[in-house]
Amino acid sequence: MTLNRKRNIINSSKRTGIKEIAGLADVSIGTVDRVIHNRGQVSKKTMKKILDVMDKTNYRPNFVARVLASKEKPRLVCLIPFHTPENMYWEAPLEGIIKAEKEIADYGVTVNYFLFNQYLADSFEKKARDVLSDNPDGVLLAPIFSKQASDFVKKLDNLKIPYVFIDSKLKEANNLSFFGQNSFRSGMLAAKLMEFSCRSKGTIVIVNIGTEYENIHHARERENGFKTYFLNNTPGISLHVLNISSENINNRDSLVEIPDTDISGIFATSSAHIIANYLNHKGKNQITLIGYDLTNDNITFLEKGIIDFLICQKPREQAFRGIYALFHHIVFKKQIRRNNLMPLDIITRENLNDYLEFELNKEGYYE
Amino acid sequence: MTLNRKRNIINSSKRTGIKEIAGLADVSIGTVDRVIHNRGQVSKKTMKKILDVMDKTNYRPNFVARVLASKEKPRLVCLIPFHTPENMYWEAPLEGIIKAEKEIADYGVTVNYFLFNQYLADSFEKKARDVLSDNPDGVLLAPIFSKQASDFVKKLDNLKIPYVFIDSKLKEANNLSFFGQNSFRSGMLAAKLMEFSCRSKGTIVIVNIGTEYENIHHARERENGFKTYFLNNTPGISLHVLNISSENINNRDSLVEIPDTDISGIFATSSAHIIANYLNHKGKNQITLIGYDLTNDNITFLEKGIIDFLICQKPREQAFRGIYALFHHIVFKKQIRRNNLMPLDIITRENLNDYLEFELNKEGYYE
DNA sequence: CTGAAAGCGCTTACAG
DNA sequence: CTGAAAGCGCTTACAG
Repeated sequence: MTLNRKRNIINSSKRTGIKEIAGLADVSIGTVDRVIHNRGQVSKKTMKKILDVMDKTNYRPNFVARVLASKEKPRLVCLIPFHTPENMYWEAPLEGIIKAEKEIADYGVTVNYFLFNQYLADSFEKKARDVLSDNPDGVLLAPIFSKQASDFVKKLDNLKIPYVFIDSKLKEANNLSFFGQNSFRSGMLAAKLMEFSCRSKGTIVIVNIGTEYENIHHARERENGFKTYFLNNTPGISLHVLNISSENINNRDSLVEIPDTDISGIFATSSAHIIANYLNHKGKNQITLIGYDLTNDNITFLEKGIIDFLICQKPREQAFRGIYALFHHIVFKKQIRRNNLMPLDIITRENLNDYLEFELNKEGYYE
Repeated sequence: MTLNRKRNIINSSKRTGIKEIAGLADVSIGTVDRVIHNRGQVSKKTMKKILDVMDKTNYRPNFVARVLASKEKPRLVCLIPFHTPENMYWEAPLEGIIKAEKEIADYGVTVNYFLFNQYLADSFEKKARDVLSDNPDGVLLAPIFSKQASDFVKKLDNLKIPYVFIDSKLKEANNLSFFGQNSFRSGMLAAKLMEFSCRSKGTIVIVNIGTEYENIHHARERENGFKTYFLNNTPGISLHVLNISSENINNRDSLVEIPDTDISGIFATSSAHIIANYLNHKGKNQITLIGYDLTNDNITFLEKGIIDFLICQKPREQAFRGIYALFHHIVFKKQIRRNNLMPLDIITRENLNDYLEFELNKEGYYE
């Protein structure tokens, strides 16, 4: 709490403030404030006068003073799935939100949590209603159920409540911003890694697990990207697609459809750990396995060398940045970039630790 | 500039402020301020009384008010190499610093730039002297010349000026923080990619270019990591090391030391584009080439498919976070994590665009 | 439509 | 050693 040394005190480059504007325009600061915030109740004439002065002096509001003086305490909400022991994916976004919340608490911003069941559209609908009756100033949501989400954001539009998508987005929406991944391109990336590993021989299997319930869109796009890469590149390799429904995920025999000896690589569009577990039991460690997401299950098999590559979409950061986008928009009136595709990170046993250390750092984003 | 709807106004969860503390301790706010900042001139007795109250009420200072009221305008400086058309690497950290500077300008923080010639220790020494006479509140530096940097930071220690390292660090220093990469592990990662690509056949060449001048430490560590991986893993592959001095980098024949037909992969510990250029001319596109850093030259050959993988250390982010660490430490008195190793990102033709879009975004870090 | 005044939670001289 | 007062650049009632 103590300053170790005298600090530099500069008064020179003083920016023009509301008071200077008022002086130059020969009005009171109250009137200046009215035009800054477009509150009306100002005659056209004085309005113009003030705008001219602001223009000439290149006025920039002091946001620190704004925050301190303002009685407004923006309330944000998030509407995302809750995680379960079976599917931990959504824990990461939640952590990102909590971290952001802590950092912006100093600015009077609070965050409320509305978590729904990712397998039940009804659950989403109910929580969406709860959000509306909570009357928030901004919403972060994962629009997993397109139709229901679409109805919901229309209501937000009417109420002029800004909202940000994470994970996926809706086509026709007026969302402030979107933080997600390019699933198609990630499929191409996986294909490249696979090509390198297999070198034009054998069969490569694309496995979709439980896509009748979850991840439908992402999995499809990943598969498409993967196929497209091989169409353009390596004609020597044969691709097989295997769809395994959620009910059968514990049935290890579902993989045996493909002749054992031929398989040189497997691309799991989700739940790679299930495939890894199978390969591990069968002792097939030489098969290249590429999957998605740094879940604990996946990490275990990555460390064991059963999974070779995991592609990560930074779910923690998606949510963190989503909250910050709302914060910057509402409190600082900053311009927000609409589409934000996270870089596709490739994780291997070798860079896993650096990645976890950095990404999971709970101490705060910058420290 | 206009609010589209009425905002939530909450007065309930009012945090205790300096005024409440003063009331409860039966002193003036001035005295409270003295103990908060340990300015002395307070009797032991009242000091204890105030500390007790702060403890009980769990007092947390309001940093927004602090910034507004304070006359202190922290001045940061950076001491890093300047970039040249021949070596653009250091442009990225500079961009990161500039971006951070813009974001924290609202808090009265300014940044001064002291750029030195990365090949001349004298240049570093001179600029370091300039930094000292500028009397900054915090320093961000790349301690490229160990001895000179060591002398310099000792002076900073004496002056109690906090400093942060980027790119590399000094062993014995009292730096506030460090943002860099794990070069050894990045070498291992490169080796894994190489192993996947070459599948136990042929010769792999490790090429060090111009390491008598620059990057000595990083290049050495990268090489060590690379070799270590192969020691532990694939005995079937033979490794060759090729050191090319800067004078010979335009002499394409320097590569011919290794029999042509044997080479299945090349690992360039720096300046991969030079190797790529050579391979391109010779039409040897089937050789796997792995290098470092997203410089424009490298990117060109990555897009062409001559370079297969680039490992990136996020130089922009290193510098950006370094400045933020100083800012948070000085202005908000936040706890700063000392060692920050950036994740090792693997860039290919497939994920290059997403990466560049995100990383190079000049609009601000979060938007 | 406009202005004067109080206040946001701190810091900073200044007076005693 | 301690307190009272002014001020940071805004916002917010309130009065006219």
